[in-house]
Amino acid sequence: MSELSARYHPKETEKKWYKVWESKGYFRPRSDHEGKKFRKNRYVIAIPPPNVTGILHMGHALNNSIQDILIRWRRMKGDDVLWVPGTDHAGIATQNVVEKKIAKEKKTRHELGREKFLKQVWKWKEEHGNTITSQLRCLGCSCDWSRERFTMDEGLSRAVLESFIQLYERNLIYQGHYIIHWCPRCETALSDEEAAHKEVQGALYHIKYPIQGMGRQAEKIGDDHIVVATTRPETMLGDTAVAVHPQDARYQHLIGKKVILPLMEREIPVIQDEHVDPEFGTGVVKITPAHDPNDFEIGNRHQLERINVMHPNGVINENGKQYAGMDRFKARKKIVEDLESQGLFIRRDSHLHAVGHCYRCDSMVEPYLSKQWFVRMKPMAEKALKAHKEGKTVFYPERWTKVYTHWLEGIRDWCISRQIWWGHQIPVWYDEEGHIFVARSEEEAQAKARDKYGREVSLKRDPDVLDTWFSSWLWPFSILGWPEKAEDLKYFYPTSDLVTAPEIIFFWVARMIMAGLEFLGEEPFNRIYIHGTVRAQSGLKMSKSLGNAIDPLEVIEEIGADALRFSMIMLSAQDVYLSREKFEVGRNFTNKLWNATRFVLMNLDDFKEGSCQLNFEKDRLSLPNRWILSRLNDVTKESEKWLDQFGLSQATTELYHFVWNDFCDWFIELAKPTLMGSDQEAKRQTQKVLFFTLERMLRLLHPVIPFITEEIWQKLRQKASDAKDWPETIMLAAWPKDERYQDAESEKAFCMLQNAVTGIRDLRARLNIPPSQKLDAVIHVKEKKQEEVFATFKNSVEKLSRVDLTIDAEFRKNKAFIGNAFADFEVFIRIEGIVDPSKETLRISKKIEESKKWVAALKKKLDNENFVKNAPEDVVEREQKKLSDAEKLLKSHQEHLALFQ
RNA sequence: GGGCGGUUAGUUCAGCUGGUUAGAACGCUUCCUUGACAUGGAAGAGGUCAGAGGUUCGAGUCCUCUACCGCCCACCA
Repeated sequence: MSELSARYHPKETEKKWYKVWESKGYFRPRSDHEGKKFRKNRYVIAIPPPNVTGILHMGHALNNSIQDILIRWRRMKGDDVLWVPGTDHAGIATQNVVEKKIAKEKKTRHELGREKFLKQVWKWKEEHGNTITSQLRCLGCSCDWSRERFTMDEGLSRAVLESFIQLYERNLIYQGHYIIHWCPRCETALSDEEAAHKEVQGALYHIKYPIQGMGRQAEKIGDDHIVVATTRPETMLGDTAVAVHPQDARYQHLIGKKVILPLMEREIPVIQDEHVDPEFGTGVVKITPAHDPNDFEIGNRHQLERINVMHPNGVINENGKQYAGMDRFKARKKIVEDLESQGLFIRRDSHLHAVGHCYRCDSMVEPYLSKQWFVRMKPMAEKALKAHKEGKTVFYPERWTKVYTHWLEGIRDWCISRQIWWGHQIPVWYDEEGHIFVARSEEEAQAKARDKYGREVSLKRDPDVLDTWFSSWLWPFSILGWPEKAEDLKYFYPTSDLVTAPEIIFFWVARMIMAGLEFLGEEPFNRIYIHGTVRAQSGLKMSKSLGNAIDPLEVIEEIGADALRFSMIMLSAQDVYLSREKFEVGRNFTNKLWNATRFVLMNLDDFKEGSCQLNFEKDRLSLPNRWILSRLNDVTKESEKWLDQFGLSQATTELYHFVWNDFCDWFIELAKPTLMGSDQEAKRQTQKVLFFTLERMLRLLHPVIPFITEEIWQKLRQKASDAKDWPETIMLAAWPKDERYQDAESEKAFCMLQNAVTGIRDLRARLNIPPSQKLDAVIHVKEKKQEEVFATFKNSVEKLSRVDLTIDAEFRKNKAFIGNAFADFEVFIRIEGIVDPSKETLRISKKIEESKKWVAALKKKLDNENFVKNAPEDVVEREQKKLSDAEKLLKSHQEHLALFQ
């Protein structure tokens, strides 16, 4: 007996099925089982790997639900699908975690030494690094775990090494001394993308710089000083000039003169440079080439000295003389105080500006002069732009295209070296003279050095590691075995779709495309679906630190992954604003589906003909059966149409309404009397259709709610007469096709049925007649031939609205009846002796008013010659039909009113 | 400073290429413990589609401007 329990228990069910799926190898591509022969129908998701320190948040949950839906859908369509899961090593984040851990034992990584420290990190990774992947399993993600990868594993490390060397050999990697973003807390360089700009309420400090030798003779401005404005006074310790605009009349006389740098008591020149904006501040800029990117450029143009005044940890160094040893913010305060006491401080204006923050620890980033490795991006960006122009990379929705191309057009070189230990160490060795040897191994470097000098040389490896993104940008092909000529690579590259969040466009999307083009000559994926951002109801981004996060695992624990996925997808037409209540949709829906199935199974006890095949003779089916099959056909077509263009939310909404409104509210309700009736033939037919429709429905829903559909589908499978033809799992059942079961006539007739029932129920409710009281009802059709149509569902109406029904084209209205009018017919109930109808007068009068307005509007439209002339024929026809319907309706209403007067 | 998105029922949102009396979910009102489901069923109330112009026979849907909200990008110190 395959009856379902009264309640659905997601927890056990979900665990059970995930285990089965994984152990039976359903997550692996078909070609693993059947040989590589499906190349035409591959579908590969280029999933961005989550960071190994991460835990699943709602953003992940949405992202991965979408990917799983697409993968499951394509798998059912028969495609050879592959979804390779994995994690990246998250260099800075992971190192921070482990450093914090050893700090508890009062140790630093430097005390431990590189090797021991890295051992600790690996240990941490083994113990904690699988949190996020196990969470993806809870979500139901059908990734191929046998192919799971990690950016630091052997193969991917080889890919990183190889890509570095290839780029170096193509002159696309260079070492340089530039101003980069520096995080003083993590003590490492960051790329531009890793320094997140945030608006900060800062200040503009106005400071006097005394003019050398001008004394009181100054004629034009100030007397003995000029005023500079700066947001970072502490950097003045490293000033090596003061600049004005060449055409600025106020300062002409000062150009070429010298000023005394306060506190440091150094003489520095006044120079002229186009870059200075005379409108801003005082029109005078202090130039600190070692601590500001603009100043660095200006310094280059004027051959200025670069004075670094800061240690890597943000503490002032010996160049800052009396301020050495002070933290950058303390020094700022002290410097302002000292200037004040010397009478050189003028004022502090509050000033709103954007300042970079470390995306890992949120510290204020320092523009810092240092020697780093860079990737020359322009040549690669040009290739990417070309591929885009050729239509090889398409964004959904389209508007993100501009974000992408703008970034590529204004691209800047990528700083890839990091002064940390956890990551891929840069494959570069130096000899004593500082010459560079780029090599795949120490031996190779030694050999190169030997060639150069003709003798053994001692080499030192560059201690820095590469940016984590330098390994993730290779993901779409490194996971497939590149740089080896692996079978997977040949077969699965390029992948099909990339699904990601908007903030990842620069970090990844663009870089992956560039890497794909650079190393394989082919873009790594063609379609890029950018989904919405998950936010808390307040509109803020969900984050743990803000305390407004909803933990997806808690939700799964409570209502199941299916309910979570369903709710989220339904809401995800654009940005998703979440609150706990929003998950009720999914919970209620899974419950509804469960109970509908219970009903079906309960009524299949003696039934042996359940089949997933469409073997109905259309003309012999009853109206409700014809109708539900037609609707099923509609919804099959619609959901496919939406899925094709990443409209998961629309597809899910379609299915929701089909299941709830069409199948449960109408079809099941109509099936009840038939199933309990004595007509065995009709009963069997309805059982067949119930079974068939439910089975198809489950398949359509499976990508969104994989667990419950599998559970139910297996129960149906036990009941099926053709079970031997069913696959072992719904995961491998075929995605339903358009079976051309559409039937406009049935849909129209069914609509009349619904109107008739609703019309009677409405009268009942308004007149306070209890649903249990049986009534006499009459349907007055306007044309004799319609009697036949209504006869086909007379019984249904009687059952659903508890009436004895007569269908009568010649019905004569009278005071014993009260009715509701529709365009094609009217429905009446006998109220004689039951209620006093007088209060209906008002309502009907209102309806008459509405109808009149509507008729007038339509008449006006149709009287307009231009409309008739310009509008398409079918539109005009439709409007004419509407007018005639409206007129009929008006007439009916008027007649109804007349009954009471 | 540049770019993008939003403004539709009490609330959260759909509404594709302009053409059914603008839809749904939640909430609300009334009724219903009817053997699938109260995480339910039935009926109902509720909107001058942010504002102003324009294009059109016809605009929530296209164009312009305005207002407010939000996001992303940015080396004016």
